[in-house]
Amino acid sequence: MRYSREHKQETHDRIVRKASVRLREKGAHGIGVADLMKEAGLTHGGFYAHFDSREALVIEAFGYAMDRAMENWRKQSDQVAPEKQLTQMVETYLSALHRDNPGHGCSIPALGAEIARESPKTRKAFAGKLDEMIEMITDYVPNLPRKAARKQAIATLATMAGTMLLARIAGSSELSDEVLKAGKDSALEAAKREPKATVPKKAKQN
Amino acid sequence: MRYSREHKQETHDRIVRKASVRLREKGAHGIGVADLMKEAGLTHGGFYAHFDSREALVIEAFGYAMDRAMENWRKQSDQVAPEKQLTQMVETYLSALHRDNPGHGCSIPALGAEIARESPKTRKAFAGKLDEMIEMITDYVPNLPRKAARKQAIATLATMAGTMLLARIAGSSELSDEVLKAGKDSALEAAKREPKATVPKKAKQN
DNA sequence: TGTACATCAGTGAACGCGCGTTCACTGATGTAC
DNA sequence: TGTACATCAGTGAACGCGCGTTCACTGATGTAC
Repeated sequence: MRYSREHKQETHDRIVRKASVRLREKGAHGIGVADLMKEAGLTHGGFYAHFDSREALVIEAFGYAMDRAMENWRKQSDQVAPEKQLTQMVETYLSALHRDNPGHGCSIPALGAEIARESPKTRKAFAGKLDEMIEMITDYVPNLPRKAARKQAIATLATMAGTMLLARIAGSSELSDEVLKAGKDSALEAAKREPKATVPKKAKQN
Repeated sequence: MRYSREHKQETHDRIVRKASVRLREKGAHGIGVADLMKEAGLTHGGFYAHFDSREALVIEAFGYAMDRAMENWRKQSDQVAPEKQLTQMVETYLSALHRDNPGHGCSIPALGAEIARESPKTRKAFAGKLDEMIEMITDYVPNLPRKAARKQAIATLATMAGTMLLARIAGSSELSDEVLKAGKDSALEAAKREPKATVPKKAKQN
């Protein structure tokens, strides 16, 4: 072979890595094969030595993006006390830094709507990663049995993703900061509540 | 003129109306000028008698979509008691019906991410409608001074939009129903809470 | 009221362009002897 | 160890296609007389 054994894999990974950033920045249809290859320092012709189609790259790239994002949050949350992990995650997710850097952030507010409209294959791949992410957040919900924790994890993720979406629609204006703050406080407060289970002090709900 | 006085306006409105549905279904870039005109029973050539550009139609269509959605929710919420309006809105928004009919639903989960990436002009038009929507929901938040009500309105909208986004990623699977239920319960519970103000019984929070 | 003309919403062919994809080719390296 | 050959990642021109947009034209209707 022309290049050393691992060379192709490295190139492949580099394309995926760069694409995962640009696709989150520009949208699932916002950037073409030629430009994506240029990002990786290549010409467009070589693309099909690595991927069956553009769609195949999109699937790989957003999967990679979700994995990196999850890894990142894990890193942030694993260094605080267990009962603070969820709030740590909310703080990290709903930051101005995340809002202003979609290319390195969560794929859900950036690509979710577009990918939900893609082929069943693409959508299902996304749905699988979504479930992984829910599971990850579930691990961070303190003091609740699994089922209730998962429910809370879903609600927290929905609030975070929705807040990020609204904040980006608002740009980086006053409204955007207001949205970010309102969403963060709400998610944190919800995280403090204990929906219908365990835990001693002052329960009583409804 | 060739047609009666209101004819052009009627045609214009019909294009906008049909486009607002198809764009929510297929995405801001998911359908072309020719197909949009065909939807309205016309050929593509006449498009520029009505709009300066495709983007101009997108702006009008999503503005129309937001207006109709707000009108719709108002209709639903205005016929229940004031203190139940917010929960009524949450129920309507987070229904399987809404999830499965993006073409007649809220533009935020359907088009938000794409429009946030468009030209500043388009994004700002969207941001304006977003603010209108927040104001509308604020009117439905019971028992709170304006500022706190607005904060809660934003959080509720974020949770609703995020939940809808996740539910659509999940398709119409078991996971999707689970997401819808978790988001709905969370939004309803948050609506029941009274964040740091007024209202008599059992306050006490941090 | 009737007739000639002007208007302009709508038609459909054509445009330029960028896209995803294909393909013949290249040339550095791995492999066979 | 050295040499001839095979491989195949990457190149760049070319393809077909669909898109947004333009334009010369049409013909039903409003308007002027």
